[in-house]
Amino acid sequence: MSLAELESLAYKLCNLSQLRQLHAHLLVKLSLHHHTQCQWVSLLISQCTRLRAPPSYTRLIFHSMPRPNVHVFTSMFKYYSNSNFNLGGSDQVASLYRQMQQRSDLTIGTFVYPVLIKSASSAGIQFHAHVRKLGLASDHYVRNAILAFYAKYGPVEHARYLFAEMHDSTLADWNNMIFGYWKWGNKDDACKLFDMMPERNVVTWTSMVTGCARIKDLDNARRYFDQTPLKNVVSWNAMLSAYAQNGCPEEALRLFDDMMNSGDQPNETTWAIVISSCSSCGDCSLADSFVQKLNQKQIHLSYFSKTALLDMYAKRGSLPTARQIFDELGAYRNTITWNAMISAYTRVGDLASARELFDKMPQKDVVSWNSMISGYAQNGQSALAIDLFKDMINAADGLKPDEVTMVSVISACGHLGALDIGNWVISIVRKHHIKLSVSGYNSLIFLYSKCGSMEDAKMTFQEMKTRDVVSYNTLIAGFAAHGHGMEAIKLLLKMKGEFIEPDRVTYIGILTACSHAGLLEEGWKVFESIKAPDVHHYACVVDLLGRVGKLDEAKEIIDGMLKEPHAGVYGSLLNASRIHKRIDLGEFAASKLFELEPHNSGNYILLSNIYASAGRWDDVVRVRESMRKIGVKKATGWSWVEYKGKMHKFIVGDRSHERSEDIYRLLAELGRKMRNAGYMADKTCVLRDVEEEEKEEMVGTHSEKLAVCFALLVTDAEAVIRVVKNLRVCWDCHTVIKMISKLEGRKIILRDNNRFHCFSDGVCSCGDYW
DNA sequence: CTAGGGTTAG
Repeated sequence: MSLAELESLAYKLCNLSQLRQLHAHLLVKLSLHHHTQCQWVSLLISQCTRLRAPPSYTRLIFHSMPRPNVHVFTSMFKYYSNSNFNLGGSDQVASLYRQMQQRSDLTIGTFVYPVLIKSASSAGIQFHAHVRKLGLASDHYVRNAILAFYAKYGPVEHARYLFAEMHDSTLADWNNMIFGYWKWGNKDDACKLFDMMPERNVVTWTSMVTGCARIKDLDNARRYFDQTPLKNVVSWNAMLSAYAQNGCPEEALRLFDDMMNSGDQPNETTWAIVISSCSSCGDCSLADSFVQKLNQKQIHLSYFSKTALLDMYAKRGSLPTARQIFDELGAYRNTITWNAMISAYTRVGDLASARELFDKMPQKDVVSWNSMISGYAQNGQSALAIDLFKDMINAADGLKPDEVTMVSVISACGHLGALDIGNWVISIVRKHHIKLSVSGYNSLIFLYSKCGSMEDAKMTFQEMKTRDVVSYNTLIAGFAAHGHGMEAIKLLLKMKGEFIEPDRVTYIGILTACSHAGLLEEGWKVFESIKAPDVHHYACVVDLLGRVGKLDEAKEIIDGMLKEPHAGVYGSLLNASRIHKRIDLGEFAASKLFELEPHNSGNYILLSNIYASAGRWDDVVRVRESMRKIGVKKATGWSWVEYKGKMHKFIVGDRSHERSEDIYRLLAELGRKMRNAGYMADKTCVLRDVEEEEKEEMVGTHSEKLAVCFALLVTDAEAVIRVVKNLRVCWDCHTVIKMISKLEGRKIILRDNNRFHCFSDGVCSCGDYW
């Protein structure tokens, strides 16, 4: 068989098993001339590149040659530079080059260097000095490869010097310069160069399209695309991805239709973009019809677009299908495939399966860590998210966290109220010079707000050059939790002044802030200005009216609602009924709530508290009885404090904490002190013994007392005690902590799931709350 | 022989 015959045969192969057959067939005949053998093996390796064969197989072919010539080496370099597998590329390329150098029978021609430079540069290996020493730097192709290296990996200034020195630059050099300027955010120079170019080709135009897309300038991207003479599939793909990556998947799909009518044939890249656009549109049927069409036309998707397909099934919740694709990919899986599967699991909350894959995967990149960390963070496992982040920092593979990591970890710290850990995380942001974007700053605002440092939250907000609606919403929610109503309203005015449109979350924050601050009129005005209030806004306004005692007005609002009220609305009314001792409305709200959420213990407790405050003890017993009958268990309350970078969690009845003995001793001592000081004004306001609480089935009620006692034991007198509780703080505990703050002269900040309580000298900042 | 497009995480 001649080489030409073999070539035409090889390029007809369309999958790996056909390649294997050909390989086996050739092995039989490998008794030929060494030169012919080399030609054959090079051909096979370039087929590996084309068919994206896994590295193990490609290396097998390479090693089947005893003394490969320069062409065989070169095809291996090409394989490495075109492959998307995680190959540990640097080691491979470097060792191949070393092997070549050691072979005295080889003459390394100049043509090897451009491809060598390209394949090594993705691993950060520079050949600039080396090829200069060899006297090759003046070769057009070598020179271009070096220019491309600096354009891609920076510093782009080096590319600029090289380019300026050239007196015979080629179109490829110009194109690389344009690419480099866009890549490093230098729009002006890119455009300047484009305008003065002696000639342009489709590559030039496509670079401009992609450059504009990078800065989200879709109009100009489209303009360059439309002006492109002689478009090809890459031009179309560039424009498609411009839409897809800037949140316009519908537009991408529209353009895809144009493409189908244009006569240009889509390729793998096109399918990947289109499939991912379908999944971001959330249009399952569209995606299904695509898959069907592909099957009809017998188009074989490569591992690359199969990852997009996997993700699409995962996003619509078809996890078994996604997993099937993942399993079928076998040796074709790369890091991105693994990452996609991991986030598929975290999305549905299956953290165990996600973690199993995470631990098993052969190579992790930043996205792998980020997927797992954010998976924990978004499924309420903040502590695990932080632990995994620590593992990431200490891991041997030396991966640097990026902004995405930081956003997840910082917000996890916020959820926990872990300010010390949060500050440590911020120090890492500085150490690695991680540039924060709007969402990075938003996460900082969230952290500070959740940790009670409103000054820092405000300062961060003011430092931001651009803010989005989330920035405002986060700070507003912070003010709301602290009861700073006017500050929240000022922010609403400010955001309107900056032409940022408030959304439903904004209004929930504002109404909550007004309600906590007792700003009835202001809140009511805001509520009336909401164009289409939803149930949450109604719940807020019922709370607003209810807290100031306008319960009948609140009831009227409920009766006038167009939509069916949800539990939150009645919950607000029930809580207000408790504050203002309105048994009639309390019973009404409770009856609705018992229908809507029969297993929410909070409603029963609130109702029984209403009866208790009216001295109707028979009814208290009746409510407790019905709880027992229905099988409603009081939700477990827990509290935690941060101490020396660790979270210390407390649940009443659990004595596993190492300082438990001391904590309970201090608790008893404080109880005695209070009784002696005569703080027994109310009989519900007793610092009860734990055993007694357990008997009364009050387990979990006062975990915050344990946390406060622990902090009293371990911190010095000046330190502010910060405690977080997962549920709402109950009334007698609130009173007790007020007393502790007076007796011990300590400042205590208690955050519950509703708001902040800042205790100092026997007074709480939310004085109007109870 | 170069140069432009692709899947995953907040």
